[in-house]
Amino acid sequence: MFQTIRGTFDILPDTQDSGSQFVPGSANWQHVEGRVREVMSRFGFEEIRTPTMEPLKLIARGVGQTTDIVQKEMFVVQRSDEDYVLRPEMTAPVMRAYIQHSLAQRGGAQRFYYLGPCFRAERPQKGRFRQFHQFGIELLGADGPRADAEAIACLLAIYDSFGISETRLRINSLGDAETRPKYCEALRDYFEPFRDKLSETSLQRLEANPLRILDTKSPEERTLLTDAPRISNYLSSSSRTHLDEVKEHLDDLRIPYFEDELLVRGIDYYTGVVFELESDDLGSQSALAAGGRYDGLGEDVGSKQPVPAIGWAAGIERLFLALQASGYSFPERERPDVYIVALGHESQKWAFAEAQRLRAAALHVEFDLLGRSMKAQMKEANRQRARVALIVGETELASQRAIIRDLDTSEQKEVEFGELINALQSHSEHSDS
RNA sequence: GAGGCUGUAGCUCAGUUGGUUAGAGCGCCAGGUUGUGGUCCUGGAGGUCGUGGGUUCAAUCCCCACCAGUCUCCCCA
Repeated sequence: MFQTIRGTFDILPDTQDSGSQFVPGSANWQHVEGRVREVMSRFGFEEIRTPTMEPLKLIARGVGQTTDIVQKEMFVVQRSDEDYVLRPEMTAPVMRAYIQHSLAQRGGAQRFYYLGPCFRAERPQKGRFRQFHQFGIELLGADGPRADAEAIACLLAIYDSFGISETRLRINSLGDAETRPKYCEALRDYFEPFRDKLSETSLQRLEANPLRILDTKSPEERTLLTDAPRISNYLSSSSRTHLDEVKEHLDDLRIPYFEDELLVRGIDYYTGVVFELESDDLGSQSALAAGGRYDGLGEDVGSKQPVPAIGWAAGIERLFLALQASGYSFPERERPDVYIVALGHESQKWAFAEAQRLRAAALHVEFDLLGRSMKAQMKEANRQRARVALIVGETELASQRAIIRDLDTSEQKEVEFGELINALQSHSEHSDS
């Protein structure tokens, strides 16, 4: 039997909650995606859709040659002309599109949002799949701290709209081109005497990107970190001011945050302000969303002009886990307005034609395709949670009057064929309230 | 990439201290007389007991490998 490949899953009409695996049903995905889009639109972000595959080179250059993503966690498609990659994230692709289509020419700062699948070639874990789904925003062309605060405000507004308030916003600044080399040098100087205490990965990072050492979780290394140089002592005055102003804006918006000087990111393109939104009830996968400023990315991937940029990305699977933890109740499945129960061949023909008429009048109509017994049809109507059963047999055909049975109250009445649309529409509106 | 746990019907699980036809609940299908669902009763379908090897007279049960899921480490988009 064929099955979904490792780390991927089918989204079925019904939620799969088998204890070992939890995959929300398609209606829940639509609900979540719809809400997310709605909030992002309210902030003025417009959707941008890019291909699922991109040139390997774009990702390598954008995300960074030394990152884990590029070094070992991508799905690569080899073709004779060029290597492609299933996109591991969407920031570099969006930047590519921005440059390719000269979107700066639309004028002013550009606000984009995206939502769709991304891929990682890692071993799957809870809330971490090989095909996963992300949404996020990219705010391009605005370099001021207000843009940073605006991006963060949008992020929190989304989680607020789902009633998820048990979150922690951590924020830091990685500084600018002036700051970075100095601080990296200071870190190297600091760690050099402790070489023998560092793990293999940390030693590699010491060469490639010492900032990443701050990310370590090893308790031994963490104790070293307490005396490590702080980035706040190395920030250029403009970086310092920028961060302070972002914080000031967050204060104005009453958005709580924690300044965390150990917060760094695994992607090379970040510069300046970075942040992460995490939740306590997500187990080992605590991050809901992460982002920051990446003012250098545009030029890294070929822009002739600098592109000031701020953005974040969030995982939909993680959002679902948070919703589950918070006991979020999803809207119930839409009820059919009418289930037509037809008895006999002539009635079936009538029902089939009538269903199309009722649907054209915007009613949600279902009926039996299997020629089953009346009892089976009634059961089906009940299972679908139809509001009413519209019953038609020989008698009704003869009298041109159908039976409308309310499946909630069990009351039923006869209605002339010509009046059905009116009767059913008013019934449907009535039950909605 | 490393380690732990798990894998029996569509779902949740029981079971065989290795031995002829593997069970339950829910779900599904059909009945409970002539055209009425949600409750109830009866019956039925559905499993090569994750896959492949091995040990054995005999394996779903023991051993190994693989696959998948899950948790932890690693890491994080």
